[in-house]
Amino acid sequence: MTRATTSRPLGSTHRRSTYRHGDLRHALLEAGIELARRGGPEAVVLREATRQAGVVPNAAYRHFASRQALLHAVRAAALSALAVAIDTELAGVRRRRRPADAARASLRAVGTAYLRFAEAETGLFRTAFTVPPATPGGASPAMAGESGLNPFQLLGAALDRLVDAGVLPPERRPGAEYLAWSAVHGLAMLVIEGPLRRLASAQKRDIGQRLLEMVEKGL
Amino acid sequence: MTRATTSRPLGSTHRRSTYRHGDLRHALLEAGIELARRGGPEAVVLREATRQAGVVPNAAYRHFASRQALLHAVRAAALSALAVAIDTELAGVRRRRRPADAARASLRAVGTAYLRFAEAETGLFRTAFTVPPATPGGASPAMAGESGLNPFQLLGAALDRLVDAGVLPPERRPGAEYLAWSAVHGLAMLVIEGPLRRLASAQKRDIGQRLLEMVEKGL
DNA sequence: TGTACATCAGTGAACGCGCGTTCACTGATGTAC
DNA sequence: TGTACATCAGTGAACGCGCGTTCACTGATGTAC
Repeated sequence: MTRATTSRPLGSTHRRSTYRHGDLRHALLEAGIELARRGGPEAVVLREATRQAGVVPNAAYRHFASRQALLHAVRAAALSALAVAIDTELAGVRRRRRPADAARASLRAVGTAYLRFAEAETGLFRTAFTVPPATPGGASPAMAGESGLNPFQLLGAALDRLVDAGVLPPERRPGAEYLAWSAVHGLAMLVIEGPLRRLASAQKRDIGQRLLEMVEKGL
Repeated sequence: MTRATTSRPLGSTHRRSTYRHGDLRHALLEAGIELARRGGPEAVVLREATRQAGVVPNAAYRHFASRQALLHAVRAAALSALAVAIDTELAGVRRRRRPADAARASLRAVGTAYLRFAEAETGLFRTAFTVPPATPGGASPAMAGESGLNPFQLLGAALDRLVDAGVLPPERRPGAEYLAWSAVHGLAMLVIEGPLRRLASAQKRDIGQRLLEMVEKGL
């Protein structure tokens, strides 16, 4: 994808010396992601992305059919970033002797990573989970992380381990993603842009852990 | 508040015969609420509100200092509507013999009303819980329903009953609002504008009930 | 009871803004001969 | 190895849009005498 015919930093605001950009699509996507990072989905503005890429506004249309198309690509990248964050957290879980403990640790890791990502990358998080009104174009596949699984699938895998370890009764397994996800997602929302936003971050972590406990017990 | 010096329907799009409007503030607020109802917070547009009130755009500034001020008023109304919905649900809970059952029913009523409101009044729900970026002006008091309590306080009261009935250990009480709220709020978000939005509404209700069970057990 | 006057709600016109998007173009690149 | 040419990425200029907001105004109302 990266052509790198010149040594010029791609995606920067610096003036080009060449007429061709080289990798404008990539630069626009990168700029869009940066805009989403600070400011969320509504900050993903076509003209601003082209400005940051050092290119005239309509140049974007060689690579994206519309602002919506760019936003879609940014959303996919945001979901992918979340998946990577969860992957990383899972990889860092230390080994346990008992499978039940290991399974519980996995589920907890998924939740923890989700909450941490929501707080550290609020803009991307909001972008990942904001759906355009009227939902045109149909469902887009949620993008995966290093493991090849998307956030939802990673959660599902953790729940499967819980069943395998005998912690979660199999008859409770179907739909359990929705319950766990709801709890964690709700806390994330309340913490990043809701009434819990003013809490000290230690307090937020604390509530996060209690919430995960509740899910574990309540499932 | 309602002057009603004429028989003209207030807040309608119909042409006025009088120079004075009569109750423009009220009409603008009503229009703003209607805009929020369909379309959420970003649909609360000053010019559109004045249009619906049958008045020139800048007339709004006699009653609201800015678009933000109108949006604030609309948000307060949305929160109040949610509180009323919860109040109503609580009032409809049928009597139980055992206090423990009564307390559990209360908590469940709060959650059910919350979820139902989120689905039936998506626009208002989103408006109630969307906070303007950078949060200017400080915290606004969450508006109350008929009982004089806001949604958060209603939840707190239900949890208190749970403690009084001996269902919830007192040491688990502090912060329990956050946990319960997170779970229900998260499901609401996933259902109204998230990945669960395409589920059949029976299925949504089902998951809602299972979620409330999880909260009850997990708290 | 009638008249002068202050008040202030709503008018009319206009502003600057940044946005997404379209059009006809230009000039660098890669390919065919 | 050199030249003609097609391709198509990025340019330049412009559009219409609806928005929030400001200004000086006008005319209905309520109040003081």
